[in-house]
Amino acid sequence: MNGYYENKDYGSLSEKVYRFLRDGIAEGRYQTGDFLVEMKIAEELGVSRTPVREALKQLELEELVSSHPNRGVVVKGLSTEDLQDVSTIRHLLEGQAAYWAAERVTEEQLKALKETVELMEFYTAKNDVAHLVTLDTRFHELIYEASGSRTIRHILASLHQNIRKARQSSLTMPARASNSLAEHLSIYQAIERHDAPAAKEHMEAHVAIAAGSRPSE
Amino acid sequence: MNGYYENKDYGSLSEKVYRFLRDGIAEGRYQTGDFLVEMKIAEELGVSRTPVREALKQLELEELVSSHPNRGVVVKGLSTEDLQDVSTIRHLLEGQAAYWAAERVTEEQLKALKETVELMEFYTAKNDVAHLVTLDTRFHELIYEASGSRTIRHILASLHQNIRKARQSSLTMPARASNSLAEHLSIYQAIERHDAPAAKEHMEAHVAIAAGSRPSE
DNA sequence: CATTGTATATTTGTATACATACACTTGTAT
DNA sequence: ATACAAGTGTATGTATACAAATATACAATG
Repeated sequence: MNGYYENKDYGSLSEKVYRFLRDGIAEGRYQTGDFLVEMKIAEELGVSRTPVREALKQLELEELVSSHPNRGVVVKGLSTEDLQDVSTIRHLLEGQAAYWAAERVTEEQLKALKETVELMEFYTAKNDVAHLVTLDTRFHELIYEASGSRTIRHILASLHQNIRKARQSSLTMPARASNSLAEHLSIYQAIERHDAPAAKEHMEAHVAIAAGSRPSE
Repeated sequence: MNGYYENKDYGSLSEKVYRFLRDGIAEGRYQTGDFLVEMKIAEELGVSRTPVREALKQLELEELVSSHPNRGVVVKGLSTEDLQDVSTIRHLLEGQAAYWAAERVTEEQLKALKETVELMEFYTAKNDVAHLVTLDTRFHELIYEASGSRTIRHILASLHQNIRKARQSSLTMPARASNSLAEHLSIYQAIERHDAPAAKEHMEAHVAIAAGSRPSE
């Protein structure tokens, strides 16, 4: 564990604006093709244009928006092919992350994973999709963390933004939720017994299924 | 081909500053641990702090530097493990990119690839490493392009910055250069006959070898 | 002599003012 | 009526001024 703050300045205005916009896109408040106008956002949030610019830059580098020189920033739509590609890439990378996680996971991280899965059990029983989405995100991020690879964590966290919408709708189906729980459990158990190949396999299956069950776009 | 400019504003000051810093890091002019001070860079290049900030933000998101809140931006060192991880990730992704490229490549792209390989032949004979590095970059980028996946292109282009140093030193060895040529040729030929699995295999071997031949760090 | 507190200097974080480029509209001429 | 051109408005690109935060040096106190 590094002593310092890594690089995320969670307290800064830029960061707040970034999260506001990112969540807005994921939740559909900003739709594909919408123009994100610096001044409007700045006024809406009561800040200046500067932190808004930083946030937009970050979104641009995550491919959530695309910037047209001197014209503005528009919310980027992910085509069906794009989503397919993202799926394939996640398949590869999440599998590798699970593999590494099984090899490198610490006791603390295992405990956190276990807790997350247990909470998932609870909310699956209650059919509480909102909480499940949050937990799903946490589960995957814990694995990125446990993989010990800054690079893979960075890439997947970034891709993750692209697929939040898809994941949300996929978990919305009740049947999917309970299957998903079983899959998470398998992944967790493989990591717990440090079985890297199994962790990879289960994760790949999990990602593939989640992608396949995506509703028509 | 999209009609508009994608998102890179090549003419803007921010972009120029970005490239200046990125190349400086790759070429070793900025060393690991160096602080990149906005004002100094701004003065050095005769611009204001604003475009410098944008450039630093971009570098940060590419994990080439890390930003410490209210303290500054330091050039990030890639540990041996980091480089190993990057290697593995490239292995996975470049393989996939080659696979897709074999399926989706256009005539134009094939022609560009062929030209690049032929130039590589020429400069390998002349032992001109500087040109070979450029061509190697172009070759890989053409494949990203041919893969038709914006996402994979984006990720790999970003990773590419991380490994420019490594690639440069790996190509410096004369023996490596001619082997590398043969590998590129195999990849090209597989793509030309639209043999996706072969393209993937050759690319994976190529990446693995290039990584393995890295000199001690 | 070590440790802690304070002041200062340096640097980032944010706001704002100005410049520039593009799009759209309006007016005029054919 | 339509086409083209010029002007205007809007939004980004850039510069600069100011605020906040942190490290460092120095002094005071135990």
